[in-house]
Amino acid sequence: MVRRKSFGGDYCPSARSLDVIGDWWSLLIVRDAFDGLTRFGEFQKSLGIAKNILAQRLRTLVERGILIPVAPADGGAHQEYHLTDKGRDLFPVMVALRQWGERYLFAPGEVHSTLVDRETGKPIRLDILTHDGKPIGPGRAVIVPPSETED
Amino acid sequence: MVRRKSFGGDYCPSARSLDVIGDWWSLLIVRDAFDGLTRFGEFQKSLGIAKNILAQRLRTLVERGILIPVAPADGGAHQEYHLTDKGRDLFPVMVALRQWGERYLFAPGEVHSTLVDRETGKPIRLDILTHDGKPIGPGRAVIVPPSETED
DNA sequence: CAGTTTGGTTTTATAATGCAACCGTTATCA
DNA sequence: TGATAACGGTTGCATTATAAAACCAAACTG
Repeated sequence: MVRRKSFGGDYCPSARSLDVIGDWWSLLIVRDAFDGLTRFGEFQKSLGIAKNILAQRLRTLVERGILIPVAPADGGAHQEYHLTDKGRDLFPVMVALRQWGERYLFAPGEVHSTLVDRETGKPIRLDILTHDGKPIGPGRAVIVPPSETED
Repeated sequence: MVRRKSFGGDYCPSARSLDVIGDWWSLLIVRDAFDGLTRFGEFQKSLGIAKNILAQRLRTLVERGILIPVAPADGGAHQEYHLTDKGRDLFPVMVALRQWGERYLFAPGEVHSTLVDRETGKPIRLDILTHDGKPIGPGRAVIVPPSETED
């Protein structure tokens, strides 16, 4: 492929995010990590990913501060991979992907896993809000280039 | 690569979503479409993508119902690519990616584009809420398999 | 009507992926 | 305790996806 393009230098945060976690496997590994998986073999079995690819992905996810390798609590010798805060903060991305998928990628009546509030058992929502908390539609959002924001 | 794995049959909505828009370019094309770009050349210039790849991605995005080819309003002969409702509903995904990127992928003080409310000019938020609208942290969410939900 | 822009397709190279085989270390168990 | 299986990878190879560039037809421009 003569080296895949990188968006690391782009001024758009979405582009940089995709540069970091935008490949086929990384977000699924993160999803499984949210689901409580920690070990190489668990990820491998859950995803059906080739082991060399998994090893490489885990390595880069660790490099990028999304996972952290830790020694297991039970004193075992194997390695565990845990989400960092940075990794946990990918949660909204996962929820957004999930909601879109639920809506458009499943036949009516087809079953799928669901994300629920642990305490009430009710489904979770993801809302786009104005700065003062009012719901907002996509039409009202505008991307403004950095020159106009002076962040 | 001996054919990339597909998650189209997975019961997890996130996985299916990634199967549809999880490649390197699709979401960036969608981002540009949100930004008002409609023509082949506009996408090509904005993204710096190879033209063959762009053509292929536009084709699959159309196939998958995220973009729709329309004749331009000014009667020109060229093709325009517009977001469908399905495509517009990817908005939360983009916002989520953007917020994560803003937080973790920019140096303090480094400028980036911003997503603002067109009417007030203030930044937009994305919140995870319980079913009755209370903010919630990632820790309280649980993924439950389809067998337990009977959706 | 000649030249340029637009919107692609084709060709070619190289890198990313998947698969299977292999290997050292760690649990399991008779 | 010794054998054996499972775990956590690494290595090599076949194949595909991607990028870059050349090419090309149709539409626009002067």
